Amino acid sequence: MSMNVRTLCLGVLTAGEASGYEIKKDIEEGMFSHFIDASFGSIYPALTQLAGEGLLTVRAEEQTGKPDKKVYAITAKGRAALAASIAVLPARDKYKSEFLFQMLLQEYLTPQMMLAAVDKQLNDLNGDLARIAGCICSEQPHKGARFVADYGEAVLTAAVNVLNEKKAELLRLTTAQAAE
Amino acid sequence: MSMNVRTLCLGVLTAGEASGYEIKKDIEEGMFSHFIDASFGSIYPALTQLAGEGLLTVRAEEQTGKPDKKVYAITAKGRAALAASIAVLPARDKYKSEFLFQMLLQEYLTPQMMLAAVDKQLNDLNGDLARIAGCICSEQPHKGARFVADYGEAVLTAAVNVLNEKKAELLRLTTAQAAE
DNA sequence: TGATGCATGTAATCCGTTACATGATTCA
DNA sequence: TGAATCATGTAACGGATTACATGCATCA
Repeated sequence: MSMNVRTLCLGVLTAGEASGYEIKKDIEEGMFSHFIDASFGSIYPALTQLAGEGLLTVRAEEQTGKPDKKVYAITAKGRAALAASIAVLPARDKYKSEFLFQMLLQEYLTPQMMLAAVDKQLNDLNGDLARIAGCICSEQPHKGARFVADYGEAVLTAAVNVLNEKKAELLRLTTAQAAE
Repeated sequence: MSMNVRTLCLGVLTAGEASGYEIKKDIEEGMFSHFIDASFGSIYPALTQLAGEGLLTVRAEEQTGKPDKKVYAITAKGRAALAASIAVLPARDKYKSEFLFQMLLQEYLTPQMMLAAVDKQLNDLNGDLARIAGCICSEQPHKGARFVADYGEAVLTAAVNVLNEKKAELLRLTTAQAAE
């Protein structure tokens, strides 16, 4: 499966028609957010392309007080293409973490910087958790939303728990060091 | 912090001198493996560049029965550059998962494909866990190895647990459906 | 004899991000 | 008045992957 922006757009549009702008918001705030990224620079060209291939339909919607928008909807052909795209064993998850890189090389970091990094990570994780909780409350058109939410919640919660332990340990060490 | 291949190479080399080939192996099999990726096509040019800037030293090592190798070691200047690189709040973790994408869109997947995907994921996760366990047993030059290993283990274990639950649920449903 | 591991490197290509361009409306 | 939200799009640029090129040793 080539999980590129094309496939992503098709996937988002299975939940209902949307404009490029709304798709971006969906990716940032919705269920997709914690395992995918995409910018306008890739979404808009992808939509134009998909519509040209008949996988999407376009409709211009005039709005008062706001710019017009192009509302895209997935076609039968588009659904078929999506199904074909995901009918393959998924590629291995890709996880990139500057945070863990820093933690591994903590001898090159001051205790303050390390603490700041841990706090930031904790903040990010809690933000993700809140987002998932929010998604699951709102109407979810996807059958798999429960699956993804449970998976995400479990993983993020585990991360928060270890981090809190590590942070406490760190604080004990640094205060002990400061008392010397 | 720009966690590019340059910084990554510097980081790996703090554990001791190594050739490009060995760095790649380290990234694949060592502590770095579960939160970073890099290919030869990016490692070799990066090493040449870093050596040119005086952040690394090179030494050609002749080997019998094997091709010669270029052994790189980090310099004081290199350590300083590394420290400078990581002396910034880390960027948000990036996580891409075709697996979760498929699970979210499970209505476009057959139960068999879904089960296959779950099994593959479970396999990948268990592989990662085994790798972490292996790393921690072998001599670890990094202070932060414990931190990273604990974090990784917690997260991966949580993922395995949810997945096993989900899989059991899935099997119940599919066998019930088959019995109809 | 054919795959796999060791070992290095380059060029083509891809896929995406960032920055730029444009413009109205609303809220502080 | 300045920032933020809504809205679409393009062009430049970057960073890495993939594929290719080379070659010897070992193991099945």
